[in-house]
Amino acid sequence: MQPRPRSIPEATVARLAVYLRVLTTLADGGRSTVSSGELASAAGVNPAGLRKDLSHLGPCGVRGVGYDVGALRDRLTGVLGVGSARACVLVGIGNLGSALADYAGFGTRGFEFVALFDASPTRIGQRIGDLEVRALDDLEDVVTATGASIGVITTPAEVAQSVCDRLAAAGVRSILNFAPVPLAAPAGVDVRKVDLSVELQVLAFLGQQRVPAAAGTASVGESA
Amino acid sequence: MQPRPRSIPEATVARLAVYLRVLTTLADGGRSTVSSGELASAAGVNPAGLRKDLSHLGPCGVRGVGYDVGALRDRLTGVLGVGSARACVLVGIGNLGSALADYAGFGTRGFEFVALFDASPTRIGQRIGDLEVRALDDLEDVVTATGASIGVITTPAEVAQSVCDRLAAAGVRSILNFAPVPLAAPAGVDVRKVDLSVELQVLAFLGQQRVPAAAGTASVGESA
DNA sequence: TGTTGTGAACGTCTTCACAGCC
DNA sequence: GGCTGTGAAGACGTTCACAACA
Repeated sequence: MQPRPRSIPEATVARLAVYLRVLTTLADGGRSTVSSGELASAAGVNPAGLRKDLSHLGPCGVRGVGYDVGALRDRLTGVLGVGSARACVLVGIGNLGSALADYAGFGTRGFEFVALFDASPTRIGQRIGDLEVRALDDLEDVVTATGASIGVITTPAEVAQSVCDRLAAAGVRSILNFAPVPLAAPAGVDVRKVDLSVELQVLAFLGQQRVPAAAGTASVGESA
Repeated sequence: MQPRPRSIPEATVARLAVYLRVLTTLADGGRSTVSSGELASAAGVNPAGLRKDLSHLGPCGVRGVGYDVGALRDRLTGVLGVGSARACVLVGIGNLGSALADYAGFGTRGFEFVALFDASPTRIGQRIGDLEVRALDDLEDVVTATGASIGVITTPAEVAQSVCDRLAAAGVRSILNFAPVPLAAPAGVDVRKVDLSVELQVLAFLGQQRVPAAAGTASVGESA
């Protein structure tokens, strides 16, 4: 039993995933130990923040020495649940959906797409990687049959809420939404949003905000 | 030496972009005014938070009435700089890069891809939308010629830092990085990261964290 | 000595409650 | 009366400084 399965902050979970990626690389390179400073540098974060993040898992390092690369990797793998592959379904096989279906980064991290759906007859039947695009009508049956717990929505905005409702009703617990609309889901279903246009707009705004300052005082900042 | 030149919090900027999207839809529907409550509901945020966000732009509503849809839309358009189209270049034309190059959401929001680059001879010369994929060697020349200020990186992780260096040296001020590595950039260059595997992992973790609680007390929460 | 783990200070974002104005 | 604008309070996340320990 864990002493405290107390909730790990969301921001910390995101960084743990990054640490895991770095540790995997280090382990593949034959490295056996790392210090928080080196690991933090490779992950692009503050060393003290990294140690605080890891402290949520209980002690995992050796004072005066550092962290055991393999042990810490395994610990993070367990906590993040990367060990057991989780079944995902993807709805909306446009350009972005196709790209995600093929994205190598998912398969190696405990996720497996088990079905792709689209409403358009021209898309249905297409093969992407190992999978064939299925009709949206089959969504409920397939989710039930595969026990998929994660859904990814890359449909046009107009139908995203409807797809979300159907996924939730079929038993999906977590939804990653790429459609540019806020989705409402029943309690017990998590929705996470990725809005690519917003990312670009924020970036552009921050950039333009810096330009006027360049005339007088040079702002010496850091980026990571 | 302004005590506060005009620093709008980053989180606020991200939401302003969402408000703008909702307002555009409302305006297209012929709507003339909205209350903060209704606008917040459509954007998936708290009404008080929305008012505070807008307060960074100075007064933009009428007490007792609400906000003028068209006027607020134009105000946000100006602040976010959507009016003047900004030139972007995209490096790495794999599945994700191709999808982004074709993504309709960007063109309508003040961004225009002016060039696509890839290192692979099989990709060079391909047409995506109106653009032809160019050799990575041309990057500096094209950035200079077009005055592009924004770069998007969708290359493999191994070459992302090198591409970042070249973009920065060529004059790009803002970089959106989809490669799963933290990038170091010189002062004055903003880097923003989108990590799709991390998004999925966070989502999956939050979902699995909720499962044990489902046995006893049902957690009644909201998702947006 | 060198590095982890952590309490405390700091800054940021969010939420609340209400004053101010139409 | 209704709704905006905003100071104050609270929650959250980050950073610092140092004690604990191999």
